[in-house]
Amino acid sequence: MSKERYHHGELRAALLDAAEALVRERGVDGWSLREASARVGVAPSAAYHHFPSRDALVRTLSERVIARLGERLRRAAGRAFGDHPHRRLIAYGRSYVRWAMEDPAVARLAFAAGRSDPRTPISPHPHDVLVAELDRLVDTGELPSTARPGAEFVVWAAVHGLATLLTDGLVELDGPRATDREAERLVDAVLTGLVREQAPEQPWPTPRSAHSQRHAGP
Amino acid sequence: MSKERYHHGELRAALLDAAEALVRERGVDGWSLREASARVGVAPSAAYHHFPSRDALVRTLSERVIARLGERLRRAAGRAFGDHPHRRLIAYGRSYVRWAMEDPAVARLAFAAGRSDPRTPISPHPHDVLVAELDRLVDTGELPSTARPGAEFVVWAAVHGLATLLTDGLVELDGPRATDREAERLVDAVLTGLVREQAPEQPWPTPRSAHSQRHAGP
DNA sequence: CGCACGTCTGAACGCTGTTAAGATCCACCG
DNA sequence: CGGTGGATCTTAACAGCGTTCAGACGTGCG
Repeated sequence: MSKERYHHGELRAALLDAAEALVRERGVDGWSLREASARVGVAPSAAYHHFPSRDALVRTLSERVIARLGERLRRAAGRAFGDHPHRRLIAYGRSYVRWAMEDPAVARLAFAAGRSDPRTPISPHPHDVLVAELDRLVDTGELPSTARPGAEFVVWAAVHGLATLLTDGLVELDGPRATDREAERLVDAVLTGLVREQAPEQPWPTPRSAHSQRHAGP
Repeated sequence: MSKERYHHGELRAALLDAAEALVRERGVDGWSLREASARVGVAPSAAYHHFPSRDALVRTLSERVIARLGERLRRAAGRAFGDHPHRRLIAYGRSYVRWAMEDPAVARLAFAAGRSDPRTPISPHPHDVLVAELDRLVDTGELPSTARPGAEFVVWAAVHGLATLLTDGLVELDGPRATDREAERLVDAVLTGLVREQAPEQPWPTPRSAHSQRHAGP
């Protein structure tokens, strides 16, 4: 029993756990450092021997959560039916959005906490997992290599955007079934769009000066 | 001169202005209600005659900002070259992302503040503007009506996601030029994908049981 | 065995959001 | 025109917050 000892021994990890539980229960900012300390059975000031500030604790927690998401996404892609690159990417997107919905407060924390020191790399970062998946698509020739540069921004934006809209309550879907469907549709649409990006046949009836990026206003 | 008067007269609006300025200067949470009050030249408790709590003030501010965004998006779509529905939607997306980048802290506030009373409708809400634009696309036959239901989630997710990644510092693009380009590419990809959604010719070499949504794992 | 260092405590600081009671000004009614 | 009610703002106070600092406590190394 590690309780009741003067030296806690694993206070750092315990504080992170308590903070995560509090975020889950009361939202990103609905708790105090004193509260987390009390839950662990320790004086408020004890935390400062492990984190320079409350914000630092939150950032560390955020990194932990993001890394967990990265692992989850990698596993989800790996389990995709038929191990087909396209399917793998769909699974990535579905899993990303599901993760956000299963624990909205923690998901909000993960990315809203303002990146900490970028020299402490997060591994595996969801972004890197996505990059690997897109590279697979190029390898099999399903994604033209001309459309590859920056494609991760497009896909990540789409998936992350849906997750954000859902966790922030701006959009409501009924149940994980509908959530899955929408996520899959989204990834599918984005992918299709990327593949057809510079297709010769233009899907849109455009005015004459089609290729000039001209537009009104500053 | 409205200063120095005991009755401020427009304290409510002045507080909102001060709060917005503070958000711009120091971030979503880098300021206090007392600070905003002081800036307006008023005692801290005075704010409570106009807002039930600090959170309520922030939510009200958020609504004001979202409505301004809605107007901006509508104007941007209206200014689109040739008034073509496809171009209009591109302009919508570009303007949305630009708005976020021009004032990242305020943009974060807008959507991160947790919706207030939904009975106080925001007009024009960016979502509604988007819906109108998509309906235009259906009207001209550019978007099949079968792909229309829920399409606003897909497009909104994509655009909002890019804006979020940028304002949260998860992705960095160099300059508004690159931002515009990425935003346009994103909307273009999503639209193309939506249009081709149920195209008979499958872009992906899929295993036989293509249409069954079966996938491994819970 | 002793001692130094990492770990935690206790008390205190200034600041926060919020509340209660009282001062002040304005608009309206007689 | 005089007075009064109610909205508006002030002053004072509260508990709780993040953070700091001096000191008590254990542990492990010499």
